[in-house]
Amino acid sequence: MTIREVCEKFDLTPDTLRYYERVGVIPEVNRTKGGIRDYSEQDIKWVENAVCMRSAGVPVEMLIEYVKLFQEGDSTITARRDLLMEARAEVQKNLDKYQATMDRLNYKISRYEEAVKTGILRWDA
Amino acid sequence: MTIREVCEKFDLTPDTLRYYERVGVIPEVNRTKGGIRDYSEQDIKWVENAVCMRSAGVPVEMLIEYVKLFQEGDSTITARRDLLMEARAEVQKNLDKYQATMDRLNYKISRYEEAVKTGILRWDA
DNA sequence: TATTGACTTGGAGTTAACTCCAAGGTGTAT
DNA sequence: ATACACCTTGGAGTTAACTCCAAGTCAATA
Repeated sequence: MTIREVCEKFDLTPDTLRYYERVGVIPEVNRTKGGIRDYSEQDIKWVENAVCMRSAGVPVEMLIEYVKLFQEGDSTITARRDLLMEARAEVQKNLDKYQATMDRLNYKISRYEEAVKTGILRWDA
Repeated sequence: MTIREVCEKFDLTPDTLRYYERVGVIPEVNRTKGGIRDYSEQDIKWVENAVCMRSAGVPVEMLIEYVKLFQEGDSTITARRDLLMEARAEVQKNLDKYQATMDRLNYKISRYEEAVKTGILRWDA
């Protein structure tokens, strides 16, 4: 699979994908004899994982650490689990914040819906 | 209430609070005759709102726009509702992504818990 | 084989949201 | 009245995560 195809699949730019590989968010991708990237199924799973984690704000630094540990083999299984648990705690914390903000937005919007009808907004901001 | 007290209440730095005021994330705060900020109850509600919205990734730019509309008075009620709905859609989208990432992390971690016990990680990354 | 469009690299530039700094003013305790 | 901690400003600096660029290579088409 070419870089372009992978980009379309995950809606990212070639620059981002090359950046991920350069810094180690994903392992190095195989090339054709000409030096052009040819993504394997495994490579694509790494990309999918990176995109998912990044979309929840897991820092690039943490993904790099995970890939590094992964490449060191089975002796790092515990370390990898710990890293994932750390990431999960962080994502959960943010999830809670997002939910709290949703609640606040829903409340405010309901007040505004009323105000749009009546022309009166009971003082709140 | 002094800037220090507000900072402690919301766990932010004076620099951040002054930055919020400078760019318009919150309206201008009253000062003592000496020029020192003295936060009112209303000011604190604005800060609380800003902190909540920012914690869910609502952009500073959007909060500035909201404050600006608010200061223009009741004629902007519809515009403010629309802005809030836009923010809500964005927060909901991210909430979904965060939930998807939680699911993935939970799955991966459960695989790792097993692997830590057995020493074997069924191929996945 | 010549053109054309996508690919490569290393490195510089951008953006959002802070974060820090220097120089100076304020205000409470000795 | 003098020290001392805390406040003020304008402006510069930092950080994470891309994003762009120039100069060159590769490969499918006419």
